[in-house]
Amino acid sequence: MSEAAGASPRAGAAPGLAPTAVTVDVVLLTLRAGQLSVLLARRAREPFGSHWALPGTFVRLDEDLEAAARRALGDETGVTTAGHTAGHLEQLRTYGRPDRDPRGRVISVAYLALLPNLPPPPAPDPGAGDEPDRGPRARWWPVQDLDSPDGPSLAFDHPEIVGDGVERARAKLEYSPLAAAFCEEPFTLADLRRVYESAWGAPLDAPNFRRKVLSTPGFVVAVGARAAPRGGGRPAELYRRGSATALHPPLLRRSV
Amino acid sequence: MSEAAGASPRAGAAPGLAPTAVTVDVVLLTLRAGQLSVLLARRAREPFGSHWALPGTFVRLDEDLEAAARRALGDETGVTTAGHTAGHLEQLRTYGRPDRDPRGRVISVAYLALLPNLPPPPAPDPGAGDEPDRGPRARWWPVQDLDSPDGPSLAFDHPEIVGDGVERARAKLEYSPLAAAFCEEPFTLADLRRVYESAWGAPLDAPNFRRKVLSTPGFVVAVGARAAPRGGGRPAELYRRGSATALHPPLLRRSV
DNA sequence: CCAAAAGTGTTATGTGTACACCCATGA
DNA sequence: TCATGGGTGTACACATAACACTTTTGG
Repeated sequence: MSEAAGASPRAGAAPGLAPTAVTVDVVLLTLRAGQLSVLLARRAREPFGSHWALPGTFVRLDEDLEAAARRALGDETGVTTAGHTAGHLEQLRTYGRPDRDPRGRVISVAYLALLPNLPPPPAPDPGAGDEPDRGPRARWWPVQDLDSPDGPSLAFDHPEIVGDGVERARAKLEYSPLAAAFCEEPFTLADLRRVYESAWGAPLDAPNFRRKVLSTPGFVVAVGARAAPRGGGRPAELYRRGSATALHPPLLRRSV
Repeated sequence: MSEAAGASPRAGAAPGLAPTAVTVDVVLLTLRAGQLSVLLARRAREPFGSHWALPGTFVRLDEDLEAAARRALGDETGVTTAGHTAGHLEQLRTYGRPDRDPRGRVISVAYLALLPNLPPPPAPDPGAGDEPDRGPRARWWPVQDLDSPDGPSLAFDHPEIVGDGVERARAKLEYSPLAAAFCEEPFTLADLRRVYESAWGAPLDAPNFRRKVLSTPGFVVAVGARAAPRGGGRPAELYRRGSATALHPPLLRRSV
Protein backbone atom coordinates (compact mmCIF):
# COMPACT_ATOMS: atom_id res chain seq x y z
CA MET A 1 0.00 0.00 0.00
CA SER A 2 1.14 3.50 -0.61
CA GLU A 3 2.64 4.67 2.64
CA ALA A 4 3.46 7.94 1.00
CA ALA A 5 -0.13 8.87 0.54
CA GLY A 6 -1.66 6.57 3.06
CA ALA A 7 -0.36 8.16 6.25
CA SER A 8 -0.97 11.62 7.55
CA PRO A 9 1.96 13.81 6.67
CA ARG A 10 1.38 16.12 9.60
CA ALA A 11 1.19 13.40 12.20
CA GLY A 12 4.70 12.18 11.57
CA ALA A 13 3.74 8.74 10.41
CA ALA A 14 7.34 7.75 9.77
CA PRO A 15 9.28 7.65 13.04
CA GLY A 16 11.71 10.49 13.40
CA LEU A 17 10.20 12.39 10.52
CA ALA A 18 11.45 15.97 10.69
CA PRO A 19 10.47 18.91 8.56
CA THR A 20 12.21 19.02 5.23
CA ALA A 21 12.66 22.23 3.29
CA VAL A 22 11.70 22.25 -0.39
CA THR A 23 13.20 24.75 -2.78
CA VAL A 24 13.36 25.36 -6.51
CA ASP A 25 16.52 26.24 -8.42
CA VAL A 26 16.46 27.44 -12.02
CA VAL A 27 19.05 26.75 -14.69
CA LEU A 28 18.41 29.73 -16.97
CA LEU A 29 20.18 29.40 -20.33
CA THR A 30 20.48 31.96 -23.09
CA LEU A 31 22.68 32.76 -26.05
CA ARG A 32 25.02 35.72 -25.66
CA ALA A 33 27.58 36.54 -28.34
CA GLY A 34 27.35 33.05 -29.74
CA GLN A 35 27.95 31.46 -26.36
CA LEU A 36 25.50 29.27 -24.49
CA SER A 37 25.43 30.95 -21.09
CA VAL A 38 23.88 30.34 -17.69
CA LEU A 39 22.73 32.92 -15.17
CA LEU A 40 24.46 32.69 -11.77
CA ALA A 41 24.16 34.87 -8.71
CA ARG A 42 26.82 35.54 -6.12
CA ARG A 43 25.91 34.33 -2.65
CA ALA A 44 25.99 36.85 0.19
CA ARG A 45 25.72 34.47 3.13
CA GLU A 46 27.39 31.38 4.48
CA PRO A 47 27.66 28.59 3.71
CA PHE A 48 29.37 29.00 0.36
CA GLY A 49 29.62 32.77 0.88
CA SER A 50 30.79 34.56 -2.29
CA HIS A 51 30.35 31.39 -4.27
CA TRP A 52 28.06 31.44 -7.32
CA ALA A 53 24.64 29.82 -7.19
CA LEU A 54 21.58 29.24 -9.35
CA PRO A 55 18.57 31.53 -8.86
CA GLY A 56 16.27 29.81 -6.40
CA THR A 57 13.70 30.22 -3.72
CA PHE A 58 11.70 28.37 -1.11
CA VAL A 59 8.43 26.89 -2.28
CA ARG A 60 5.56 28.56 -0.46
CA LEU A 61 2.98 26.40 1.22
CA ASP A 62 0.23 27.05 -1.32
CA GLU A 63 2.41 27.60 -4.32
CA ASP A 64 2.84 25.30 -7.29
CA LEU A 65 6.40 24.21 -8.03
CA GLU A 66 6.43 25.82 -11.45
CA ALA A 67 5.03 29.05 -10.00
CA ALA A 68 7.87 29.11 -7.52
CA ALA A 69 10.34 28.66 -10.38
CA ARG A 70 8.78 31.59 -12.25
CA ARG A 71 8.96 33.68 -9.10
CA ALA A 72 12.63 32.87 -8.61
CA LEU A 73 13.26 33.82 -12.22
CA GLY A 74 11.42 37.09 -11.87
CA ASP A 75 13.11 38.03 -8.59
CA GLU A 76 16.48 37.47 -10.13
CA THR A 77 16.08 38.71 -13.67
CA GLY A 78 12.98 40.84 -13.86
CA VAL A 79 11.78 38.47 -16.56
CA THR A 80 8.18 37.41 -16.30
CA THR A 81 7.90 34.20 -18.22
CA ALA A 82 4.18 33.98 -17.63
CA GLY A 83 2.54 35.09 -20.82
CA HIS A 84 5.89 35.96 -22.29
CA THR A 85 5.80 35.02 -25.92
CA ALA A 86 9.34 33.73 -25.96
CA GLY A 87 11.06 31.29 -23.69
CA HIS A 88 10.51 27.89 -22.24
CA LEU A 89 10.33 26.49 -18.72
CA GLU A 90 10.32 22.82 -17.77
CA GLN A 91 11.10 20.72 -14.77
CA LEU A 92 14.61 19.32 -14.89
CA ARG A 93 15.15 16.97 -11.96
CA THR A 94 14.98 16.85 -8.16
CA TYR A 95 18.13 16.83 -6.08
CA GLY A 96 17.85 15.44 -2.58
CA ARG A 97 21.14 14.05 -1.33
CA PRO A 98 20.89 14.23 2.47
CA ASP A 99 24.18 16.14 2.75
CA ARG A 100 23.72 18.53 -0.14
CA ASP A 101 23.09 21.45 2.24
CA PRO A 102 25.21 21.52 5.41
CA ARG A 103 22.44 23.19 7.39
CA GLY A 104 19.85 20.45 7.10
CA ARG A 105 17.62 18.53 4.76
CA VAL A 106 16.85 20.66 1.73
CA ILE A 107 15.34 19.07 -1.34
CA SER A 108 15.56 21.12 -4.50
CA VAL A 109 13.33 20.78 -7.53
CA ALA A 110 15.40 22.10 -10.42
CA TYR A 111 13.86 23.78 -13.46
CA LEU A 112 15.37 24.48 -16.86
CA ALA A 113 14.54 27.82 -18.50
CA LEU A 114 15.51 28.87 -22.01
CA LEU A 115 15.20 32.51 -23.01
CA PRO A 116 16.33 34.76 -25.85
CA ASN A 117 19.17 37.08 -25.02
CA LEU A 118 17.64 39.59 -22.61
CA PRO A 119 17.89 43.18 -23.82
CA PRO A 120 19.49 44.43 -20.60
CA PRO A 121 21.93 41.99 -19.02
CA PRO A 122 19.85 40.75 -16.10
CA ALA A 123 20.23 42.35 -12.69
CA PRO A 124 23.40 44.32 -13.34
CA ASP A 125 24.78 45.97 -10.24
CA PRO A 126 23.02 49.36 -10.26
CA GLY A 127 25.60 50.98 -7.98
CA ALA A 128 28.59 51.80 -10.14
CA GLY A 129 31.02 52.04 -7.24
CA ASP A 130 31.04 48.36 -6.41
CA GLU A 131 33.69 46.59 -4.46
CA PRO A 132 36.48 45.50 -6.80
CA ASP A 133 36.76 42.08 -5.19
CA ARG A 134 33.07 41.34 -5.35
CA GLY A 135 31.98 42.24 -8.83
CA PRO A 136 28.40 42.14 -9.98
CA ARG A 137 25.67 40.46 -8.01
CA ALA A 138 24.49 38.32 -10.92
CA ARG A 139 25.92 37.64 -14.34
CA TRP A 140 25.91 35.32 -17.31
CA TRP A 141 28.63 32.70 -17.48
CA PRO A 142 29.42 30.93 -20.74
CA VAL A 143 28.94 27.26 -19.99
CA GLN A 144 32.26 26.38 -21.54
CA ASP A 145 34.00 28.55 -18.92
CA LEU A 146 32.41 26.74 -15.99
CA ASP A 147 35.09 24.07 -15.76
CA SER A 148 38.02 26.35 -16.47
CA PRO A 149 40.34 27.61 -13.70
CA ASP A 150 38.99 31.18 -13.90
CA GLY A 151 35.44 29.93 -13.92
CA PRO A 152 33.09 30.50 -11.00
CA SER A 153 33.10 28.44 -7.82
CA LEU A 154 29.65 26.96 -7.57
CA ALA A 155 27.81 26.42 -4.28
CA PHE A 156 26.23 23.18 -3.08
CA ASP A 157 25.61 20.59 -5.79
CA HIS A 158 24.96 23.30 -8.34
CA PRO A 159 27.77 22.09 -10.64
CA GLU A 160 25.83 18.87 -11.10
CA ILE A 161 22.54 20.70 -11.62
CA VAL A 162 24.01 23.08 -14.21
CA GLY A 163 25.64 20.17 -16.01
CA ASP A 164 22.38 18.26 -16.13
CA GLY A 165 20.54 21.33 -17.40
CA VAL A 166 23.03 22.02 -20.17
CA GLU A 167 23.01 18.39 -21.25
CA ARG A 168 19.20 18.33 -21.26
CA ALA A 169 19.09 21.46 -23.40
CA ARG A 170 21.64 20.12 -25.88
CA ALA A 171 19.78 16.83 -26.17
CA LYS A 172 16.36 18.43 -26.57
CA LEU A 173 17.55 20.48 -29.52
CA GLU A 174 17.73 17.21 -31.41
CA TYR A 175 14.16 16.11 -31.12
CA SER A 176 12.21 19.23 -30.19
CA PRO A 177 11.74 22.65 -31.74
CA LEU A 178 13.11 24.19 -28.56
CA ALA A 179 15.96 25.97 -30.29
CA ALA A 180 13.44 28.63 -31.27
CA ALA A 181 12.96 29.45 -27.58
CA PHE A 182 16.38 31.08 -27.70
CA CYS A 183 15.32 33.39 -30.55
CA GLU A 184 13.55 36.73 -30.34
CA GLU A 185 10.68 36.80 -32.83
CA PRO A 186 10.83 37.26 -35.71
CA PHE A 187 14.04 35.42 -36.41
CA THR A 188 15.97 34.21 -39.44
CA LEU A 189 16.98 30.65 -40.15
CA ALA A 190 20.58 31.77 -39.64
CA ASP A 191 19.65 32.88 -36.10
CA LEU A 192 18.14 29.46 -35.48
CA ARG A 193 21.12 27.70 -36.96
CA ARG A 194 23.49 29.66 -34.73
CA VAL A 195 21.59 28.32 -31.70
CA TYR A 196 22.47 24.77 -32.71
CA GLU A 197 26.03 25.68 -33.59
CA SER A 198 26.59 27.43 -30.28
CA ALA A 199 25.01 24.72 -28.19
CA TRP A 200 26.71 21.84 -29.97
CA GLY A 201 29.98 23.59 -30.73
CA ALA A 202 30.04 22.43 -34.33
CA PRO A 203 29.12 24.14 -37.63
CA LEU A 204 26.07 23.00 -39.58
CA ASP A 205 25.61 23.12 -43.33
CA ALA A 206 23.33 26.10 -43.93
CA PRO A 207 21.53 24.81 -47.05
CA ASN A 208 20.80 21.43 -45.51
CA PHE A 209 19.72 23.03 -42.25
CA ARG A 210 17.28 25.22 -44.10
CA ARG A 211 15.71 22.31 -45.93
CA LYS A 212 15.49 20.27 -42.75
CA VAL A 213 13.76 22.96 -40.73
CA LEU A 214 11.33 23.95 -43.49
CA SER A 215 10.40 20.34 -44.19
CA THR A 216 9.42 19.75 -40.54
CA PRO A 217 5.76 20.82 -40.27
CA GLY A 218 5.16 23.36 -37.53
CA PHE A 219 8.78 23.99 -36.63
CA VAL A 220 8.70 27.57 -37.94
CA VAL A 221 6.16 29.60 -39.91
CA ALA A 222 7.19 32.17 -42.49
CA VAL A 223 6.22 35.69 -41.60
CA GLY A 224 6.31 36.87 -45.21
CA ALA A 225 8.90 39.59 -44.74
CA ARG A 226 12.64 39.91 -44.97
CA ALA A 227 15.09 41.15 -42.38
CA ALA A 228 16.75 44.50 -42.90
CA PRO A 229 20.00 43.90 -44.77
CA ARG A 230 23.08 44.61 -42.70
CA GLY A 231 26.29 45.31 -44.54
CA GLY A 232 26.40 43.01 -47.50
CA GLY A 233 24.55 39.85 -48.19
CA ARG A 234 21.03 39.02 -49.23
CA PRO A 235 18.39 39.82 -46.62
CA ALA A 236 17.00 36.71 -44.93
CA GLU A 237 13.38 35.69 -44.68
CA LEU A 238 11.77 36.01 -41.26
CA TYR A 239 10.01 33.29 -39.28
CA ARG A 240 8.11 32.73 -36.07
CA ARG A 241 7.88 29.68 -33.84
CA GLY A 242 5.45 27.08 -35.10
CA SER A 243 3.10 24.83 -33.20
CA ALA A 244 5.16 21.63 -33.36
CA THR A 245 6.20 20.08 -30.07
CA ALA A 246 8.51 17.40 -31.45
CA LEU A 247 10.73 16.85 -34.47
CA HIS A 248 10.13 13.77 -36.63
CA PRO A 249 12.63 12.74 -37.71
CA PRO A 250 15.05 14.37 -35.27
CA LEU A 251 17.88 16.70 -36.16
CA LEU A 252 20.76 14.60 -34.90
CA ARG A 253 24.19 15.85 -33.94
CA ARG A 254 27.04 14.30 -35.84
CA SER A 255 29.27 13.06 -33.08
CA VAL A 256 27.96 12.27 -29.59
CA MET B 1 20.99 35.48 -4.95
CA SER B 2 19.83 32.02 -4.27
CA GLU B 3 17.24 32.33 -1.55
CA ALA B 4 16.75 28.61 -1.71
CA ALA B 5 20.18 27.89 -0.39
CA GLY B 6 20.91 31.21 1.19
CA ALA B 7 18.45 31.14 4.07
CA SER B 8 18.28 28.71 6.93
CA PRO B 9 15.68 26.09 6.19
CA ARG B 10 15.02 25.42 9.86
CA ALA B 11 14.55 29.05 10.84
CA GLY B 12 11.58 29.52 8.54
CA ALA B 13 13.19 32.19 6.40
CA ALA B 14 10.18 32.48 4.16
CA PRO B 15 7.24 33.93 6.11
CA GLY B 16 4.57 31.38 6.85
CA LEU B 17 6.78 28.50 5.84
CA ALA B 18 5.25 25.32 7.18
CA PRO B 19 6.64 21.83 7.13
CA THR B 20 6.15 20.07 3.85
CA ALA B 21 6.12 16.29 3.57
CA VAL B 22 8.27 14.69 0.90
CA THR B 23 7.45 11.24 -0.44
CA VAL B 24 8.53 8.98 -3.25
CA ASP B 25 6.16 7.05 -5.49
CA VAL B 26 7.33 4.34 -7.88
CA VAL B 27 5.89 3.49 -11.27
CA LEU B 28 7.00 -0.12 -11.57
CA LEU B 29 6.52 -1.51 -15.06
CA THR B 30 6.96 -5.06 -16.28
CA LEU B 31 5.84 -7.28 -19.10
CA ARG B 32 3.27 -9.92 -18.26
CA ALA B 33 1.72 -12.08 -20.96
CA GLY B 34 2.72 -9.59 -23.63
CA GLN B 35 1.13 -6.71 -21.77
CA LEU B 36 2.97 -3.72 -20.38
CA SER B 37 1.74 -3.66 -16.79
CA VAL B 38 2.08 -1.45 -13.75
CA LEU B 39 2.05 -2.50 -10.10
CA LEU B 40 -0.70 -0.88 -8.03
CA ALA B 41 -1.65 -1.37 -4.40
CA ARG B 42 -5.07 -0.99 -2.86
CA ARG B 43 -5.30 1.73 -0.27
CA ALA B 44 -6.55 0.79 3.18
CA ARG B 45 -7.10 4.27 4.62
CA GLU B 46 -8.83 7.51 3.75
CA PRO B 47 -8.58 9.57 1.72
CA PHE B 48 -9.11 7.53 -1.41
CA GLY B 49 -9.84 4.43 0.67
CA SER B 50 -9.99 1.30 -1.52
CA HIS B 51 -8.64 3.24 -4.47
CA TRP B 52 -5.47 1.98 -6.16
CA ALA B 53 -2.18 3.75 -5.63
CA LEU B 54 1.46 3.53 -6.60
CA PRO B 55 3.91 1.99 -4.14
CA GLY B 56 5.40 4.84 -2.14
CA THR B 57 6.84 5.92 1.15
CA PHE B 58 7.98 8.94 3.10
CA VAL B 59 11.56 10.00 2.60
CA ARG B 60 13.49 9.58 5.80
CA LEU B 61 15.53 12.49 7.09
CA ASP B 62 18.91 11.00 6.25
CA GLU B 63 17.84 8.95 3.27
CA ASP B 64 18.66 9.56 -0.35
CA LEU B 65 15.67 9.89 -2.67
CA GLU B 66 16.66 6.87 -4.74
CA ALA B 67 17.21 4.82 -1.59
CA ALA B 68 13.69 5.66 -0.50
CA ALA B 69 12.40 4.54 -3.88
CA ARG B 70 14.23 1.22 -3.55
CA ARG B 71 12.82 0.81 -0.07
CA ALA B 72 9.28 1.44 -1.29
CA LEU B 73 9.83 -1.12 -4.02
CA GLY B 74 11.16 -3.70 -1.59
CA ASP B 75 8.38 -3.16 0.94
CA GLU B 76 5.79 -3.65 -1.72
CA THR B 77 7.24 -6.35 -3.93
CA GLY B 78 10.03 -8.04 -2.06
CA VAL B 79 12.27 -7.11 -4.96
CA THR B 80 15.65 -5.76 -4.00
CA THR B 81 16.86 -3.79 -6.96
CA ALA B 82 20.18 -3.04 -5.31
CA GLY B 83 22.67 -5.40 -6.84
CA HIS B 84 19.95 -7.07 -8.80
CA THR B 85 21.36 -7.90 -12.18
CA ALA B 86 18.20 -7.03 -14.03
CA GLY B 87 16.03 -3.99 -13.87
CA HIS B 88 16.36 -0.25 -14.02
CA LEU B 89 15.45 2.63 -11.70
CA GLU B 90 15.46 6.31 -12.62
CA GLN B 91 13.89 9.48 -11.38
CA LEU B 92 10.76 10.36 -13.32
CA ARG B 93 9.46 13.76 -12.19
CA THR B 94 8.33 15.60 -9.09
CA TYR B 95 4.68 16.32 -8.45
CA GLY B 96 3.86 19.19 -6.14
CA ARG B 97 0.45 20.69 -6.86
CA PRO B 98 -0.62 22.29 -3.56
CA ASP B 99 -3.95 20.46 -3.59
CA ARG B 100 -2.73 17.05 -4.69
CA ASP B 101 -3.20 15.63 -1.19
CA PRO B 102 -6.29 16.82 0.71
CA ARG B 103 -4.51 16.47 4.04
CA GLY B 104 -1.75 18.99 3.44
CA ARG B 105 1.28 19.81 1.38
CA VAL B 106 2.87 16.62 0.16
CA ILE B 107 5.46 16.75 -2.57
CA SER B 108 6.17 13.46 -4.31
CA VAL B 109 9.32 12.57 -6.20
CA ALA B 110 8.25 9.89 -8.65
CA TYR B 111 10.58 7.15 -9.86
CA LEU B 112 10.29 4.83 -12.82
CA ALA B 113 11.33 1.20 -12.37
CA LEU B 114 11.53 -1.41 -15.10
CA LEU B 115 11.83 -5.08 -14.17
CA PRO B 116 11.53 -8.46 -15.87
CA ASN B 117 8.39 -10.38 -15.10
CA LEU B 118 8.75 -11.34 -11.45
CA PRO B 119 8.64 -15.12 -10.87
CA PRO B 120 5.93 -14.90 -8.20
CA PRO B 121 3.29 -12.23 -8.81
CA PRO B 122 4.33 -9.65 -6.25
CA ALA B 123 2.65 -9.51 -2.87
CA PRO B 124 -0.29 -11.79 -3.55
CA ASP B 125 -2.76 -11.94 -0.72
CA PRO B 126 -1.43 -14.77 1.45
CA GLY B 127 -4.77 -15.34 3.19
CA ALA B 128 -6.88 -17.39 0.84
CA GLY B 129 -10.18 -16.45 2.49
CA ASP B 130 -10.16 -12.82 1.42
CA GLU B 131 -13.14 -10.57 1.32
CA PRO B 132 -14.86 -10.93 -2.07
CA ASP B 133 -15.33 -7.19 -2.43
CA ARG B 134 -11.73 -6.28 -1.67
CA GLY B 135 -9.61 -8.59 -3.75
CA PRO B 136 -5.84 -8.74 -3.54
CA ARG B 137 -3.79 -6.11 -1.80
CA ALA B 138 -1.50 -5.47 -4.75
CA ARG B 139 -1.62 -6.55 -8.35
CA TRP B 140 -0.39 -5.86 -11.85
CA TRP B 141 -2.65 -3.83 -14.11
CA PRO B 142 -2.11 -3.82 -17.88
CA VAL B 143 -1.61 -0.18 -18.76
CA GLN B 144 -4.10 -0.41 -21.59
CA ASP B 145 -6.81 -1.27 -19.05
CA LEU B 146 -6.19 1.80 -16.92
CA ASP B 147 -8.51 4.06 -18.87
CA SER B 148 -11.23 1.46 -19.41
CA PRO B 149 -14.44 1.42 -17.36
CA ASP B 150 -13.42 -1.71 -15.44
CA GLY B 151 -9.97 -0.32 -14.79
CA PRO B 152 -8.84 0.70 -11.34
CA SER B 153 -9.76 3.98 -9.67
CA LEU B 154 -6.49 5.69 -8.95
CA ALA B 155 -5.85 7.82 -5.89
CA PHE B 156 -4.49 11.38 -5.82
CA ASP B 157 -2.74 12.48 -9.03
CA HIS B 158 -1.51 8.96 -9.66
CA PRO B 159 -3.25 8.76 -13.06
CA GLU B 160 -1.00 11.56 -14.25
CA ILE B 161 2.10 9.97 -12.71
CA VAL B 162 1.41 6.57 -14.26
CA GLY B 163 0.75 8.19 -17.61
CA ASP B 164 4.01 10.10 -17.46
CA GLY B 165 5.91 6.97 -16.47
CA VAL B 166 4.47 4.87 -19.28
CA GLU B 167 5.17 7.58 -21.82
CA ARG B 168 8.74 7.97 -20.54
CA ALA B 169 9.31 4.23 -20.82
CA ARG B 170 7.89 4.09 -24.35
CA ALA B 171 10.03 7.01 -25.43
CA LYS B 172 13.22 5.71 -23.85
CA LEU B 173 12.93 2.45 -25.75
CA GLU B 174 13.70 4.49 -28.85
CA TYR B 175 17.05 5.89 -27.88
CA SER B 176 18.29 3.69 -25.03
CA PRO B 177 18.94 -0.02 -24.60
CA LEU B 178 16.43 -0.05 -21.75
CA ALA B 179 14.18 -2.64 -23.36
CA ALA B 180 16.65 -5.25 -22.11
CA ALA B 181 15.76 -4.27 -18.54
CA PHE B 182 12.45 -6.06 -19.09
CA CYS B 183 14.20 -9.31 -20.04
CA GLU B 184 15.48 -12.02 -17.77
CA GLU B 185 19.00 -13.02 -18.82
CA PRO B 186 19.80 -14.71 -21.03
CA PHE B 187 17.20 -13.64 -23.55
CA THR B 188 16.56 -14.07 -27.27
CA LEU B 189 16.17 -11.30 -29.79
CA ALA B 190 12.54 -12.33 -30.10
CA ASP B 191 12.11 -11.67 -26.37
CA LEU B 192 13.61 -8.24 -26.84
CA ARG B 193 11.48 -7.54 -29.88
CA ARG B 194 8.35 -8.48 -27.99
CA VAL B 195 9.19 -5.80 -25.43
CA TYR B 196 9.04 -3.17 -28.14
CA GLU B 197 5.93 -4.64 -29.69
CA SER B 198 4.12 -4.78 -26.37
CA ALA B 199 5.13 -1.30 -25.30
CA TRP B 200 4.39 0.32 -28.64
CA GLY B 201 1.43 -1.83 -29.60
CA ALA B 202 2.71 -2.41 -33.12
CA PRO B 203 4.56 -5.31 -34.77
CA LEU B 204 8.19 -4.90 -35.84
CA ASP B 205 9.90 -6.60 -38.73
CA ALA B 206 11.95 -9.35 -37.11
CA PRO B 207 14.81 -9.46 -39.65
CA ASN B 208 15.30 -5.70 -39.60
CA PHE B 209 15.04 -5.62 -35.81
CA ARG B 210 17.75 -8.22 -35.54
CA ARG B 211 20.11 -6.30 -37.81
CA LYS B 212 19.41 -3.05 -36.00
CA VAL B 213 20.11 -4.45 -32.55
CA LEU B 214 23.22 -6.38 -33.55
CA SER B 215 24.66 -3.39 -35.41
CA THR B 216 24.40 -1.17 -32.32
CA PRO B 217 27.62 -1.75 -30.36
CA GLY B 218 27.02 -2.74 -26.77
CA PHE B 219 23.26 -3.16 -26.99
CA VAL B 220 23.47 -6.93 -26.46
CA VAL B 221 26.30 -9.44 -26.33
CA ALA B 222 25.99 -12.96 -27.67
CA VAL B 223 26.24 -15.63 -25.04
CA GLY B 224 27.30 -18.31 -27.53
CA ALA B 225 24.46 -20.70 -26.83
CA ARG B 226 21.03 -21.39 -28.16
CA ALA B 227 17.73 -21.51 -26.34
CA ALA B 228 16.03 -24.85 -25.84
CA PRO B 229 13.66 -25.39 -28.74
CA ARG B 230 10.03 -25.31 -27.73
CA GLY B 231 7.57 -26.97 -30.03
CA GLY B 232 8.68 -26.23 -33.55
CA GLY B 233 10.94 -23.59 -34.91
CA ARG B 234 14.66 -23.11 -34.97
CA PRO B 235 16.19 -22.46 -31.54
CA ALA B 236 17.18 -18.84 -31.06
CA GLU B 237 20.60 -17.54 -30.07
CA LEU B 238 20.92 -16.18 -26.54
CA TYR B 239 22.14 -12.74 -25.50
CA ARG B 240 22.89 -10.66 -22.43
CA ARG B 241 22.63 -6.91 -21.85
CA GLY B 242 25.58 -4.98 -23.22
CA SER B 243 27.32 -1.93 -21.83
CA ALA B 244 25.75 0.69 -24.11
CA THR B 245 23.79 3.47 -22.45
CA ALA B 246 22.35 5.05 -25.60
CA LEU B 247 21.34 4.00 -29.10
CA HIS B 248 22.92 5.85 -32.03
CA PRO B 249 21.04 6.06 -34.26
CA PRO B 250 17.80 5.52 -32.35
CA LEU B 251 15.25 2.80 -33.02
CA LEU B 252 12.30 4.99 -33.94
CA ARG B 253 8.64 4.02 -33.76
CA ARG B 254 6.76 4.20 -36.99
CA SER B 255 3.89 6.45 -36.11
CA VAL B 256 3.95 9.23 -33.48
C1' DC C 1 32.73 45.43 -60.13
C1' DC C 2 33.54 42.49 -55.73
C1' DA C 3 32.38 40.54 -51.14
C1' DA C 4 29.07 38.55 -48.30
C1' DA C 5 25.13 36.22 -46.89
C1' DA C 6 20.78 33.81 -48.43
C1' DG C 7 18.80 30.44 -50.95
C1' DT C 8 18.43 26.44 -54.79
C1' DG C 9 20.07 22.32 -57.28
C1' DT C 10 22.47 18.03 -57.74
C1' DT C 11 24.70 13.92 -56.59
C1' DA C 12 26.95 10.25 -53.71
C1' DT C 13 26.29 7.75 -49.76
C1' DG C 14 24.07 5.76 -46.20
C1' DT C 15 19.89 4.05 -43.48
C1' DG C 16 15.17 2.16 -43.01
C1' DT C 17 11.66 -0.89 -45.06
C1' DA C 18 9.56 -4.55 -47.19
C1' DC C 19 9.66 -9.02 -48.40
C1' DA C 20 11.67 -13.26 -50.62
C1' DC C 21 14.19 -16.98 -49.20
C1' DC C 22 16.99 -20.45 -46.45
C1' DC C 23 17.82 -23.00 -41.79
C1' DA C 24 16.71 -25.86 -37.84
C1' DT C 25 13.61 -27.92 -35.01
C1' DG C 26 9.08 -30.74 -33.39
C1' DA C 27 5.27 -33.22 -34.74
C1' DT D 1 6.54 -33.91 -44.75
C1' DC D 2 4.71 -29.80 -42.97
C1' DA D 3 4.31 -26.07 -39.68
C1' DT D 4 6.79 -22.86 -36.99
C1' DG D 5 9.90 -19.65 -35.73
C1' DG D 6 15.00 -18.10 -36.43
C1' DG D 7 18.13 -16.05 -39.49
C1' DT D 8 20.16 -14.08 -44.27
C1' DG D 9 19.92 -11.59 -48.73
C1' DT D 10 18.42 -7.97 -51.48
C1' DA D 11 16.09 -4.26 -53.87
C1' DC D 12 13.80 0.00 -53.34
C1' DA D 13 12.54 4.39 -51.12
C1' DC D 14 14.15 7.96 -48.57
C1' DA D 15 17.15 10.95 -45.72
C1' DT D 16 21.58 13.02 -45.07
C1' DA D 17 26.02 15.20 -46.53
C1' DA D 18 28.80 17.63 -49.41
C1' DC D 19 29.31 21.18 -52.42
C1' DA D 20 28.50 23.82 -56.88
C1' DC D 21 25.74 27.44 -58.20
C1' DT D 22 22.38 31.46 -58.34
C1' DT D 23 20.24 35.55 -56.01
C1' DT D 24 20.30 39.85 -53.56
C1' DT D 25 22.14 43.11 -50.95
C1' DG D 26 26.20 46.83 -49.54
C1' DG D 27 30.41 48.95 -50.72
